[in-house]
Amino acid sequence: MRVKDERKIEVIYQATLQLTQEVGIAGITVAKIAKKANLATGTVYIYFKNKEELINQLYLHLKQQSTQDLFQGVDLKDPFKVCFKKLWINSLQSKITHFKESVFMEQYYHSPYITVETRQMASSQMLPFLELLERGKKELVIKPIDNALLMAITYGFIRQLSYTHIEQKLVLSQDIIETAFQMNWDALKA
Amino acid sequence: MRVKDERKIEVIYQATLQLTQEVGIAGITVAKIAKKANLATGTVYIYFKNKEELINQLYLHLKQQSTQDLFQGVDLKDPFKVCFKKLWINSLQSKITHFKESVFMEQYYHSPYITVETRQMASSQMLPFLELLERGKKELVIKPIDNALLMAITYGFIRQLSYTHIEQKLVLSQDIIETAFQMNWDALKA
Amino acid sequence: MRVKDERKIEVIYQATLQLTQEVGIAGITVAKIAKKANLATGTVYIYFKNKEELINQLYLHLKQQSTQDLFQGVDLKDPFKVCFKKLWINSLQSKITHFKESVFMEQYYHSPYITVETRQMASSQMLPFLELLERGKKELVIKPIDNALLMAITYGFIRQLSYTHIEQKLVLSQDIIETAFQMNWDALKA
Amino acid sequence: MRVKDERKIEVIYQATLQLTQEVGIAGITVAKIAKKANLATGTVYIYFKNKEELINQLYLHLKQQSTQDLFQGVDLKDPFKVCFKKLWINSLQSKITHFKESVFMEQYYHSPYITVETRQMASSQMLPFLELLERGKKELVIKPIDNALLMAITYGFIRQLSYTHIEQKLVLSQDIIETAFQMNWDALKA
DNA sequence: CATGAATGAGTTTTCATTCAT
DNA sequence: TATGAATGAAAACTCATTCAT
Repeated sequence: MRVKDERKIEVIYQATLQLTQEVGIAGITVAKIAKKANLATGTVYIYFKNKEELINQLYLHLKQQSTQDLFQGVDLKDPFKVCFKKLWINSLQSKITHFKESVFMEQYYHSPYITVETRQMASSQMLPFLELLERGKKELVIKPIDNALLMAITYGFIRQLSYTHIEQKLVLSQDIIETAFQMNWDALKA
Repeated sequence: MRVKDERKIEVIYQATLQLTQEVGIAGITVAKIAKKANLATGTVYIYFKNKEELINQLYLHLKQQSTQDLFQGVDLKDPFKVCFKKLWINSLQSKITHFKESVFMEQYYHSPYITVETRQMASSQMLPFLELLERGKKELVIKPIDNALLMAITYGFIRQLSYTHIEQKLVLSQDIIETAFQMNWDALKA
Repeated sequence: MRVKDERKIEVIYQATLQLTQEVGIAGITVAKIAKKANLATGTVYIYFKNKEELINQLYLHLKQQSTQDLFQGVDLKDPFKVCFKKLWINSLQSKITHFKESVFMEQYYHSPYITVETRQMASSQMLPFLELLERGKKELVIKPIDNALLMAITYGFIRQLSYTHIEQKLVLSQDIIETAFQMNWDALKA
Repeated sequence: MRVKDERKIEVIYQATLQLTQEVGIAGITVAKIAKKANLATGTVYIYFKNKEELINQLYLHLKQQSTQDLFQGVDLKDPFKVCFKKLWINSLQSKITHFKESVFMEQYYHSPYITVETRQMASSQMLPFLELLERGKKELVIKPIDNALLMAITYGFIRQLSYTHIEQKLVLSQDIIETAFQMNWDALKA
């Protein structure tokens, strides 16, 4: 696997994501990926040792990307609510503009491809966010309850919002986003 | 002759669910299902025309079951909050006691097996719940906003709670459940 | 395999013949035979050790039957042409009234079921007919040529006539049969 | 890359024909075909969508071939008997040199693979021959009887001759062929 | 005997992976 | 590198045969 044409990797990734959204991880085959990527099957194997590696590589790539998206423009020195809102909006934004990617990551999470390492890695990326929540509790702006609960309502809401938006059951205008955030905040605030 | 044992269908369903939780819909094979169900592969084909039908039947079965669970013991003549809380608890309870089932239903939703009909059927089952939300708005107890938002935070939270509980990141004691419901209510209340 | 109900054997035979005509020997399965015979699959195995034996048994049965049909009412002391014509008509009659049977026997002949013994047995049943031809040659009524040729035109014609009749491309009225026989006779006569 | 070798189709066809002669259409499996063709099973599926299609394609291919053989070197402006004899000899020749093919076509005709379309196609290919017979009747050289009868004795004889020859019950020398044709002619001539 | 559910070997078909070009 | 034909192991599915009732 020599990396000559970086763009081909991207093309393969995109094809895999697209396909996953269409037929689920259960439905993807290397042949289909290659076809959608306008490549020969063999070419995929120049860039990835095998299907498993392609899937794992893609997951890692996406996870990094999404974590980066999440903390984009966030200054942890800002007041808690400012930080939190920024993260909240980033997360929603990211989940929507990279919906295919989100779907893939979720499916990966319940597929035969996931390994113990990936699972741990994934949860470790939430650490900065958890620390922020601790600070919020210390500053008495949010309810003094288990992070797991705070995370659950927040992440669960954002995730669901992105699906609702994609399935066109709701258009996420600036107003609606504000309202949504307010709901989330009402749930958390002390 | 051996009488056709309808319990076998249940055994096959359970094996499929178990397997889906372990390796995802992507990882299940008829051979594995049969093995886990302590049956010969051929036997599966006595009860289901093919793998696709097995998966679809199972989804339909689970969806019905879960809708039934949801409205169990709910009296729509009760005050709004009583109804809502009952539904909320039922939903969480059901998602946890039937976690395998929930995972399967989600995976099915993004698999090559889903059809347009199933998709429609699934969303139609939410209707009574949507009507309840309308009533809540009319009675001025919840925020006068789009049902999609109200649903998103509620369903998203419950879903996430069940995962958090299953992954043992949180034990859902009676107290915690009360706290969680309060959070959800804070998000919705007028 | 105890033979209790002789009629069941006949029912199984008929089902097999019918099925062979419909889908060919390649298409028959024990389940299909049983279904057409209005029996359970297992019942077939009470009367026949296995599928192979059923097929072979049936062939033997039919071959005997058809040989009997062929020589029905033939008196070898009659003049050659009388004998020959009687045999000719018998053969055609038999092939038509037992068309399913004929199809089966032909298919059997080119199937994985046939054995060396059956093959020999089949050709040995033609002996009396061959002897008659020899007599015809001795009496100078037919051409003094190889029996194989005489048989080929005669059997080939009769076989083809039966197909033509069954496929409704020709109605074998008494007149037509006379004409046909005359053609055959013209081919053979000295 | 390896270039798609259209000769492989021919190899697969030959293997299928050989196999059909050995065990009948009922006995062929894709694995056996592949083995005889010195290919992996999967390779067969590169050239044919499935077993059924392979069988049907082969039939179509053979039917075309045999029709071509039949009319090879025939000039319909020649006198009737010249034309007819040429066709007769072509047909016999073709049936013998392509005996495997003939056996396959017959078996196909009584197999689960045949479709209404193929059946119609097959009978339509006989049209030119039927027209010739009409001409023969108009020219008063053959008996003024139903084409079906004329066809039956002719085709039936040729078919049977080929079997007799293949089963080594008769060597078709030039002399014998002449004699045989004469028999056929005696049957038809006015 | 009769039944048809159950079995598992065998068949068809798919698909990850290799390899000749 | 890039290709896609070729491979064969594994998956889906069928069916002859057995067996509990």
